[in-house]
Amino acid sequence: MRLTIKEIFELPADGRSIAVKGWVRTKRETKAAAFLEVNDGSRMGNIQCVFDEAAIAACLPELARASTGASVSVEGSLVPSPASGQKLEIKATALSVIGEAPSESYPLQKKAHSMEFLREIAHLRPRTNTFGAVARVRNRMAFAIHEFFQERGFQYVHTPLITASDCEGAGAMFQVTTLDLDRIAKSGEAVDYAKDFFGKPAYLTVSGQLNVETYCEALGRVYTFGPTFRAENSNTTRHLSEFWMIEPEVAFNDLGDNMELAESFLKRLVKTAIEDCAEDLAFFDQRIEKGLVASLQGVLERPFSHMTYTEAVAVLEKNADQFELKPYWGLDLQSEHEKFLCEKIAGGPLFLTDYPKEIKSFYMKQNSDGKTVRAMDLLVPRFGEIIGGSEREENLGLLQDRIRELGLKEEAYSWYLDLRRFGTTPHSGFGLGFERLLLYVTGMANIRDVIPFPRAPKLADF
RNA sequence: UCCCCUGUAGCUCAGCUGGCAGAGCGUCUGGCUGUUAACCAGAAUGUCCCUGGUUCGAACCCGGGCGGGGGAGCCA
Repeated sequence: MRLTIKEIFELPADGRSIAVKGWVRTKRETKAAAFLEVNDGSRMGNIQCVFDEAAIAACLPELARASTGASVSVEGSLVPSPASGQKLEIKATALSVIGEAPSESYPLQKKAHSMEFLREIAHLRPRTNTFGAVARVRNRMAFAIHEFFQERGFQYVHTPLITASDCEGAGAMFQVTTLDLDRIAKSGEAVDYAKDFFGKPAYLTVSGQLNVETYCEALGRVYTFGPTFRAENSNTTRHLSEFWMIEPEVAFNDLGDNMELAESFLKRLVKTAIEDCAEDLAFFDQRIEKGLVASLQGVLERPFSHMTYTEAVAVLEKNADQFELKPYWGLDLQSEHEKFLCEKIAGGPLFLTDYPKEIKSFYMKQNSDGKTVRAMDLLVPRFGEIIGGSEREENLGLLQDRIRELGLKEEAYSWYLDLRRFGTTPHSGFGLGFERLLLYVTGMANIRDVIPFPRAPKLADF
């Protein structure tokens, strides 16, 4: 198989004959030499193919067709580069254009394009430096997630994407049906879900957590990593309708263990990005978010801060004049509060714990104060909450009470309650939005730019 | 869902009080002894988002629609 540009850069520049295939990023021509920069996606950097006067003469018609975006094959010899900017280059002897990209119609030219414009050409944007780098980092992070858990004896569990229960009683869900909606609408009949595919209403999952807890209570250390769906009408730079989520769940872990796991997990991912995606991160640091690498390095250097919700509210109340919405105990913290706490007070990642039970999910373990639950959110500078988790309520009676208090249907949770009826254990877990991790690691500003084909309200193109 | 901003050349934008449509980048042509966000010179390029209205006259003002962006809420 042919070598990638990444592999070529690991070879000695000893004049060996070499062939490269990829897409033209830019071409510079003078009378005496032409420079064709080719990229094949294997790394950030291009390989420079140099045509001397003889080569220009030999390749003239092809050189003219090799415009930005064209796919090409270049043959030549691998030599040290006399100019700075690259350690080696290809002294080209032959060029063939495989597929033209006419400059009058090819949307990507050798200039900076806005993220908004690139979103409109999602099928071509991976050919840009930025989106190529995002794709490589995304790939490396996905793999690192599995590495981290597998090294620690976690089992990867595949939870269902289609569910007949509204798992957390939270979040609008996408309905899945094979009923003929047009026909039903025209007939005016009531919908009979007994006739639907599953014999009852079914939805796309908003979380694999409740399902993965069942395997946690059997295998001990488990995690999910898969797509998740939210039909919320959210139009922000931090939300997607379809996103990927990582949800570890560990039997016998308390909230402290849970935070330790989350901290070492996040640090490991950041470390891997710094070490294995150095070229891509350098690009993000230079072009997307100044100081990115230094701030990521800072994350590795010290322990994350901790604060209870009650302590946090006290701090916020002292600074109440800085906020649009005045903080008080019981308030679900706003973005402005979360950013203030981790940016101004903690100066880095911050765990907030022990939230009022009213603003958290029913399954979280209740504290003895009767007011708070063993919840934790990890807040990070730049966008606030990146991880949400908790110790789960393992006491059957307390969990049933909570379900009734919230007016949820106990029958719907019978299998979940069985986990507390039979061999219950303390256990804890959390959820990390994969795309939010990528925002954090790449410095990209909009979550729609860290997933290949974003899904959001009124957005399902490509 | 709410609030704000925005739609003009391929892209990013300027366009004053309503009076002949502009710049930078890209593209093209020419020049240049190795360039690398190349450089120098020249050229081409418009449904001013759509629709209705006001006006002698609308890119500009008003109504409606559609698209894009940011913030908030919901959360991961």
